[in-house]
Amino acid sequence: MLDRKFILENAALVKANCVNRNAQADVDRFVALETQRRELQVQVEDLNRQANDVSKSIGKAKDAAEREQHKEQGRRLREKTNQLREQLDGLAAEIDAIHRAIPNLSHPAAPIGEDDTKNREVARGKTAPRTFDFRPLDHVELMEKLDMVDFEAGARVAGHGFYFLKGDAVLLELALQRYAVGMLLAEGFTPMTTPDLARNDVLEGTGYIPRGPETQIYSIEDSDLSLVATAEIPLGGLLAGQTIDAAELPIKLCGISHCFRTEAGAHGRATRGLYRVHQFTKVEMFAFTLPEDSDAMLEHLRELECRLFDGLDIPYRVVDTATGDLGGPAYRKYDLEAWMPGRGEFGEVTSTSNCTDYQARRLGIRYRVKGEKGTHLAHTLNGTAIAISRALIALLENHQQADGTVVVPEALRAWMGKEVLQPCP
RNA sequence: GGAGAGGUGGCAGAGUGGUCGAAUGCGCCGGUUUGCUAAACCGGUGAGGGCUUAUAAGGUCCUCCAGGGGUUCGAAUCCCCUCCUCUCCGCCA
Repeated sequence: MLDRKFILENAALVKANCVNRNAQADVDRFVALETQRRELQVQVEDLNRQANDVSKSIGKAKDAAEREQHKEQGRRLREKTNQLREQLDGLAAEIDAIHRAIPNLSHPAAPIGEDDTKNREVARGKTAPRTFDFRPLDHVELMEKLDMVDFEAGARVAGHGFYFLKGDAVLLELALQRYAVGMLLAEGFTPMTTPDLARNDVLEGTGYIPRGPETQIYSIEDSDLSLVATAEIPLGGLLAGQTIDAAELPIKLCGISHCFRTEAGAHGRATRGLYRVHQFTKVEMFAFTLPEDSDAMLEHLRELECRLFDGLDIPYRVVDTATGDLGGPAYRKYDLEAWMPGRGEFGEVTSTSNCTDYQARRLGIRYRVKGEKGTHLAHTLNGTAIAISRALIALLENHQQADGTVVVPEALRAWMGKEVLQPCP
């Protein structure tokens, strides 16, 4: 979330940003209510002060009669305070509801536009899209021929959107993880496997909405836990409420987790096969930085994503996400979109965001500079290293051969133990 | 799942109704001493927010002792609920 004081002092800017972000948040009402809340706050504090003074005087009272008199005075003051406090709580609840709907500010260079059609292509990968001299299959056809997936069994066990990976697909999943973690390890990331469940306040702190009609999140009945949609959630929560020594920043983590998404309302649209599923495995990068370093860290994460996909010989483009497509917490976001011959178009395979202090404010992630007074909010960033399901699509579709085999990219061969995936006889 | 113990400042750890935002130690900052370093000694040192104000310094007030609720003029301290941690037992990959 944004700083409340900042919103008050920059209401016009915040409003304009909401328009650019395609976000519905009544900033005017926020300002009105927050102004009112501040006035009430001052009154409550003043009453508290008076009541505190009275309390202190009781210990020093010279006789019982005086004590009783002071007690009565104290009671009256507390009563008055409680009335005001009730008003204050009511206001605060409404303010909070608007507050969480206000998105992060936007990087000045981010393209302004209401949706993903306004995303700006900023780069291409090293590998150019192939021209096929045969009709390329899509990943579903390929995986069935290679006996790598069982969607029907997935549906039987858990419903539409679930699947079993089998055989070479499993080896690929493991190889992709090992490949990504290996590269990140060399870049100073600490690998972690993370909880696949998280408390709802951690979800909310990272900007996810655990309940409600449009939620993407599976929640666990009779608990305040949800299945995570990405390791970004537990990794952000990792330092919630902590104050870090500035010398320890940046902290670079890479988390391996399962990701669970309800994909509510997404049926029928680009949902074939593995593209949009309820569960997948992902290697995720996460960074905590000093505020002045987060822009550079975003470029670093993007560069790593490019290197990962260049290393798999997969063609892609990089887009600078338009303001209306950024989501709540991101200040700036780059997506890598891989060329998917089966779809005949680019499809998102990674996403990296600089969330500045938006998540840190809610999660309470601060840092302290040695020798200085006070603490400051850290910046948080996240980026996909490899989301297995979509990476599989791009990998299989781009590396398929006329004879139905798939060539394993050089970078994975050590982990795969083979150079070519053969169809079953 | 059962039984017990506990959650206090960057860390360790006192504190069972008022003078406690909180002893003491460590750490950290400043100083004295010192050829340099260390040690020793002296002093300082929690966070968030409001008001004042030049978004300074200073002053002042409020809040914060896991979280929420209650008792009380007054709660770190008493009561209730929740969460978490540890120990033992049971179960188990």
